[in-house]
Amino acid sequence: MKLEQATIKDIARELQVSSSTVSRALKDYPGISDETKRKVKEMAEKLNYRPNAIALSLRKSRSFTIGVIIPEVVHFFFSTVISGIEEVAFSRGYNVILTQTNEKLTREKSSIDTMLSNQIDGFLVSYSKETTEFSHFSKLLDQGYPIVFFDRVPEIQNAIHVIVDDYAGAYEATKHLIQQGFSRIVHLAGPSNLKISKERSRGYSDALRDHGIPFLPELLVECTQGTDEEAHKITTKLLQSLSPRPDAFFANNDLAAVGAMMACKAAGYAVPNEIGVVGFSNWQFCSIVDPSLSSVAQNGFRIGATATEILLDWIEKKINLEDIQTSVVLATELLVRKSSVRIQNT
Amino acid sequence: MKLEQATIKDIARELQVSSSTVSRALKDYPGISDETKRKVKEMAEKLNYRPNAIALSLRKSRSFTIGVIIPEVVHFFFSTVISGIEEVAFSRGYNVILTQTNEKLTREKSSIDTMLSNQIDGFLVSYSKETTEFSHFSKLLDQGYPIVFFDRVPEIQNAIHVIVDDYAGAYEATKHLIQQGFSRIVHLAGPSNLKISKERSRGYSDALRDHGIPFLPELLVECTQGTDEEAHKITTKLLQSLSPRPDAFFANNDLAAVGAMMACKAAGYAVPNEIGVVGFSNWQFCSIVDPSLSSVAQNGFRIGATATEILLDWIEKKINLEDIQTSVVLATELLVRKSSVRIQNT
DNA sequence: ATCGTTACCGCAATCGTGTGCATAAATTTT
DNA sequence: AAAATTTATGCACACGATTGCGGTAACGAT
Repeated sequence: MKLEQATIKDIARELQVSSSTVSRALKDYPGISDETKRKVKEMAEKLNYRPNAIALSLRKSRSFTIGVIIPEVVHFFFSTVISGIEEVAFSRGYNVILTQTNEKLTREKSSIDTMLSNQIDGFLVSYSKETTEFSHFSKLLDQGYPIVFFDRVPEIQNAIHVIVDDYAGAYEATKHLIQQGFSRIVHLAGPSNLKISKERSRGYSDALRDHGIPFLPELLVECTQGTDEEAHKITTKLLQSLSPRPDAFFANNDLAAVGAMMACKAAGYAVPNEIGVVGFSNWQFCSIVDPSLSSVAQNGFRIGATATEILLDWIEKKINLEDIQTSVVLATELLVRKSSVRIQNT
Repeated sequence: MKLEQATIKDIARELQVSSSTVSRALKDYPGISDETKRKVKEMAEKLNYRPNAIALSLRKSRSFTIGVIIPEVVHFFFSTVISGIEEVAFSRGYNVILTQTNEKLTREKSSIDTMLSNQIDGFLVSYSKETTEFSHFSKLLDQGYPIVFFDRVPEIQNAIHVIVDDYAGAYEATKHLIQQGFSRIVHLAGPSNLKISKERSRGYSDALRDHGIPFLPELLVECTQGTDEEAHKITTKLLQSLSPRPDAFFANNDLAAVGAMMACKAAGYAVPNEIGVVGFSNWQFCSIVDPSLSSVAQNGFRIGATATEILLDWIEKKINLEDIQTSVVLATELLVRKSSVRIQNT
């Protein structure tokens, strides 16, 4: 069935030379005559020779492959990160092997196992929501295994990670709402066990404080799921129960923001004139919802690309571990669209 | 730095037995005493032994890895497919190595090369828009290399592929619009060199014909980009130039549908009461735009899962090539939301 | 005492490639 | 012409795991 791939030995047999000569000729080693090199290369071409990367991996104990572990692929942010990873890995001659954990810890661990078996050169990880204990990572780090975390990063000593400035992003978003004249601003927060959620909440409350608006606990609501339905329900309830009613929503993610926006519209409020809304992540759909959704952009592509650059530098020992700053924080950018900008009444 | 992984030899040395004995003991071969097996397994545990998949691949010329080649990762449909692929591959003990071509032919070819070097067991491919000639695939197929195509499938003899029933989906969508009382239905078509676009256009025109509505060439407009901006422009122009104006839009993809919808709203028409809109693909945002967008769902997860099942069966020789139907067509489902259902006037 | 049987286990080759060392031939130096 | 050096190539082993074949000891049977 499957046609055998030509090997170095085949070339050697064909040309009546040793396989070591072939190996060296192909790599333009000194000490091989030009004549031989030419012949070898011709024959390699003719037999459609392709070096066996597996054999090479075995020999060098290097696979030129990096493992990516993420919660889920079908997610605008993560797929963007993957794209950045893939781009850099490809350009530097590495393969990417990918697994999604579906937010399961067991899956995370078994993925690590199979990847280790496959002698991958390093990991890029955003861990699952179930992961609360990080010994399976720290064990590897102690062995000197390169791991770069992104987005969701563990609180391990010296764990290298790439994140965005969630605090600043949330601060800017909140400040923007305040400057638009909103003052009873609800924050639909993410699960409080994730560091990113905490940072965003902190940015929210600091912005309030810095602008002389008191922080009210009843305006900070945790959305554990982060779906639009959940946000819709919560928002509807808040609009009824709070008095005076909230006049703006800053959500931990865009889906929740849309849910909140829908709920506001359903309750008869005009967005943005009566209620302002800002999301977080700048998902694709931000510009096509009505009104278009202001959001804090986190450049997933850059996160992936940066994390990969660091990982590969580490793998190739281009950098000393001591010289790496453990935390790379990328800037966020507030993209102001219609959902948060009050239309001037003339 | 990186701690050496324990090998079979390490266990052998520690226990003063040969490595063959260790290998056999670990696999519960007959002819090894229970005592030895116990000791070997204990030592393996103690040394944290992990089989070297690379060495195994070399020995067996099998890598238990499949290669996935897609145009781009950041795309709702494709990321869903990846998810399906990953799920099945994982459950059957295979790794997934991923590359995106960014719609470039050269990238497609070089990805194939590096994957071949890595001795992957088979390919899952959706080819790039630049690819018009398929010899780099057919060459591999001739060598008996397993390749399963999905979504975008080439017209090669005997190429196995998994697609959705674009024709039926488009037919149903058009029929639905007709049944809602729309009759001047515009089709915003995709690039005509892709088979999927052609199929969808065919479904559109056949549905018209079967319901006694004449097919008008001016109502079939090709959107080469498929973006919302492009659709917005085209729609705006059509609304002005055509008389009587179109009363419905069936788009080749959801983004274009949203663009059309926006344009209708901007021109002062009510969706769905004055103008109906239906998209194709059922992207995530369909349910959160306003009004929610009716769309033809193509189950990306199932496409990925099915394609992977077929590929792995093929690889494992569970099926004969002759027994595989070259074309697996999955059903589409029209999801009716608000954008296409006229609200009854009481 | 010899043979046959069984139970355990080791030797050595293999997968494809890379590389230190040895070797032979060709060339230059003395 | 002999010695020294350069040039070109091959041998053998390593990477880690698997496996056909053969070996050895113990035991029982004759």
